[in-house]
Amino acid sequence: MPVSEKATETQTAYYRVRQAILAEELLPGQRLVEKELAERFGLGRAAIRTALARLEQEGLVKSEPFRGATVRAIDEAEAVEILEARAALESLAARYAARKATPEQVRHLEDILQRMQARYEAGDLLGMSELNSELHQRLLEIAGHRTAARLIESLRAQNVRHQFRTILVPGRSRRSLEEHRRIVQAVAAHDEEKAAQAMLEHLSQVAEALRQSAALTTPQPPSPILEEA
Amino acid sequence: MPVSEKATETQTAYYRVRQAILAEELLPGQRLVEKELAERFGLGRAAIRTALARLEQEGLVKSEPFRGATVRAIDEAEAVEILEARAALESLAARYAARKATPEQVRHLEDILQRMQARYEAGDLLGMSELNSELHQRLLEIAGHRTAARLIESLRAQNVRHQFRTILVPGRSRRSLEEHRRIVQAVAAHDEEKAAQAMLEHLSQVAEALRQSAALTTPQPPSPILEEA
DNA sequence: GTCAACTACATTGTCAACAATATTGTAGAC
DNA sequence: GTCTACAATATTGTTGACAATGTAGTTGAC
Repeated sequence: MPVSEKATETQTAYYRVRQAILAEELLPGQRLVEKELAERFGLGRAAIRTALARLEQEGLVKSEPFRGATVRAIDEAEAVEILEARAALESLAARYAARKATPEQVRHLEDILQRMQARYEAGDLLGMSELNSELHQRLLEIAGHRTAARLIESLRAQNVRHQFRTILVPGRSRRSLEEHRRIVQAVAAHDEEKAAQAMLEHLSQVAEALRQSAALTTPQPPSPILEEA
Repeated sequence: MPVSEKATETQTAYYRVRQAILAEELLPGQRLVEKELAERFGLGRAAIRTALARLEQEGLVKSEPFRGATVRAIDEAEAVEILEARAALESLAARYAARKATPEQVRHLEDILQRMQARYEAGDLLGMSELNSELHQRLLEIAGHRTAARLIESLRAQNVRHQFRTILVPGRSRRSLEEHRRIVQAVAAHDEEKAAQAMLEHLSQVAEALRQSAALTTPQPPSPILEEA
């Protein structure tokens, strides 16, 4: 039963292109010409092709018949929508995490929280952001709700570009730390309702910060070039 | 600017295969051999291939390298997970619907509800189920939350096979009618919190009915043939 | 100069052949 | 009889060529 180990070209194409989009090497609105990508990654056009189909289904790429694919551009309004959907699903996951967390897992969460506090006191916003992601990721693992996890991961990927804006809002990091503390406390106490509520509150605050950030940085220069169907 | 009107083969392949899965012409666990599907639908293998890739990303198909694709089998536990995720998202959508519904839209909802009542009194469970779907669909349109709508549609498709089980649970149709009435009333009153709560309650009840139904109809014959990674 | 029709080009969509892998069947050793 | 090694087959993965479509540029009429 020689089960295949090495990845097929299509798979690597999917991960490479996806990674390039998430790393912002490929920017929103940018055309994704199959031949170019194939040469860039040293893969066949067919592999790139199916990778683009998958990425379109995932919401990272937009494609029109005979006109090619582009990195999907997500405006502020949609970013808020995505955050709201994430909030609903992560709230569910937090409820599960509160139900199922073992003492060891709780200790791990508290450890992350402590490191977050340290980064905050050091004024290291980027480090905080990383621990933020780690905390959310860990909560998903504890929850063990694979359906929710899959959807959340997809939503997170779509919003990666907007994620960093929020940490710059004045006073946001302090409140963020406090919100995460409430989540962890609720999970540690196995208080499902409180955990769900705390997570909902947290991500609603992030959405609010995003709205503020967008209002500040973007005085709405209406770009009629990129259309959204 | 002759913009393409007729669908490309890949698109039709996607819709045809998807439809066949949803109509249960292709059953869970069944192998999806590219050549067979191509002949069945009169399409090229390439079109089928990318369609399968999209369907895998959507969660309707499971595929392993060099071993082919199958219709993904969803067991009872996962069906409950999917319903929980749907509940979280539709609750969000109901909140939006309550915020944005116009008087005309409210009248339309109430009309559907009345027809549901009529079907209930006539003992027409299938007719009720259709109106059920229509009501949920209409709420999504009123909400205008495209991100949530996309995810919900995907989840609904995955659960289509389990959907019909619940309506057979004794007394379920009566309670379902009542739950829907509460939702519509909250939306009509523009009470966002109440609408969200009512929708959450409703789908939680559906999940509960599903658990009961599964416990009754399936005395757990452990089938070690189909594995879930 | 502006517009329409036409041509040339770039890119995507489709097809058929070939390579790589898994699965099944067969023969032989013990 | 059972197991292993090997051959045969079926299916998927990949490649290259060709067709279909959209886009840009060019020419000509007015």
